[in-house]
Amino acid sequence: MPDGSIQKKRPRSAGAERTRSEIIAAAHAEFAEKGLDGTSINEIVARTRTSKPMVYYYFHSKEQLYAAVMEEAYGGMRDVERSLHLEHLSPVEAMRRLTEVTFDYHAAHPDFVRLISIENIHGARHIAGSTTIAERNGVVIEIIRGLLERGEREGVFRAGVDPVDLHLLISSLSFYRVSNRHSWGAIFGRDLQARECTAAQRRMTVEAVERYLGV
Amino acid sequence: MPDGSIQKKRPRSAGAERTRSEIIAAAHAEFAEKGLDGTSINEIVARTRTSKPMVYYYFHSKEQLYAAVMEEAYGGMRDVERSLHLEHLSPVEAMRRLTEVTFDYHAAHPDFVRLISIENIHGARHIAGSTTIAERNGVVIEIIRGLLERGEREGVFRAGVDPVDLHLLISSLSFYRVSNRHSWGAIFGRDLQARECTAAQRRMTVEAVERYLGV
DNA sequence: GTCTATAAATGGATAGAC
DNA sequence: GTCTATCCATTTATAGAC
Repeated sequence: MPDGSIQKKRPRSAGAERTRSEIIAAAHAEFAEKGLDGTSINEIVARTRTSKPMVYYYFHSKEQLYAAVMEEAYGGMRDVERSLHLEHLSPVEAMRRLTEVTFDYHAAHPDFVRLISIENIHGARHIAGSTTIAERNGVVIEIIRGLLERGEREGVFRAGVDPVDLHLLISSLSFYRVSNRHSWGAIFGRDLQARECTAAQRRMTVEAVERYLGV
Repeated sequence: MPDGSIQKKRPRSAGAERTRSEIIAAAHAEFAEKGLDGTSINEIVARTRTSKPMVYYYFHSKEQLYAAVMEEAYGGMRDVERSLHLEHLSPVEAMRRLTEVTFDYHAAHPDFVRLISIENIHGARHIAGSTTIAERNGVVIEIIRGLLERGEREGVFRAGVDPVDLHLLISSLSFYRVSNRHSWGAIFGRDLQARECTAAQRRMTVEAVERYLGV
């Protein structure tokens, strides 16, 4: 059970830093593949050049290692958003770009999607105390809010759309097709990761968003 | 590792049948709460009036018990669909009804959603061999296909919409808000299960579908 | 069909040397 | 900071009596 504040022990030497990040990388891969309970520390260290006590030296417990992995995993899309620069685009173009980037990020990072699925199975209790994760997502909402206001003022978006609801719309369509691709494959025999399938759903997602915002 | 065909040992006596279904019910609750690896057989039998060897007597292994739970879990919505009777409704009304029923079923059955999330973490390998699950979902697609054709003929739906894609749209919006409600609560402080929130998203889902199908 | 008791293996976590 | 060796609790699965 994590205590809210995520451990941030910073090793001094470069070799130590490498050891720490090597553990994180191995844990990221293992947890994403087999879940929190499905993964043993033994399997994680087997992917590294180090040994079991080092995991406990840096992370104190399996759950705190998992929490560290979650924090690192959420970092990726934060970088993507920083490089967006939607200000000089029209609201419609900017919204489309944001939708496509969100869709593409999920499609390209199934591990990220799996980790979030796993975290939700566990009641999201490992990310509950992370302020950096909350901040990262707060930024997206503000971006959307700004676009909605601009578009409404220009008469291209209808009024009264809630930014969080719209973010939910975009996220649902980007996330579900990745998180549930295995059951869909088993049930419909359709590979949601196939190139044509992904392209069609990308168009559908953009179109659903644009039509939802249409005046 | 399940072998594809799911075990269907039928006990003879009524008491035996009760034992079997009692195990399934307990396993359903435990697996939904803690996942496949997070649940021990001990915890399952603690919820029943029977003992551990009975689990192995009826289901042979933990994974086959889990597969039996999955098959049972998918059964619920099949019953809902049988009671729909969309034939005498207009395409628009019928599509709205189907969307609302799908949305409501997910909202009312978070355990069902969790089990599917868990199953996807495990590559959906426990439902891969189940023909009943595949059939149940094939029915939905045919219903949607029929509605799309009818609506297109009547000029109220545009042409060229793929039934499976539309089912993905409806499922995404119904599923994600339940499956990911914990991370959303932690990040946005918004309780997606709250009554007003659910009502707003239900309206959004219906509206997104209608606008997506609009001519 | 149902139970008690237990085998056999695994996994989280740590002691203690270097 | 890093490793070897090990402790101890837990867990899947089964043997064998009734």
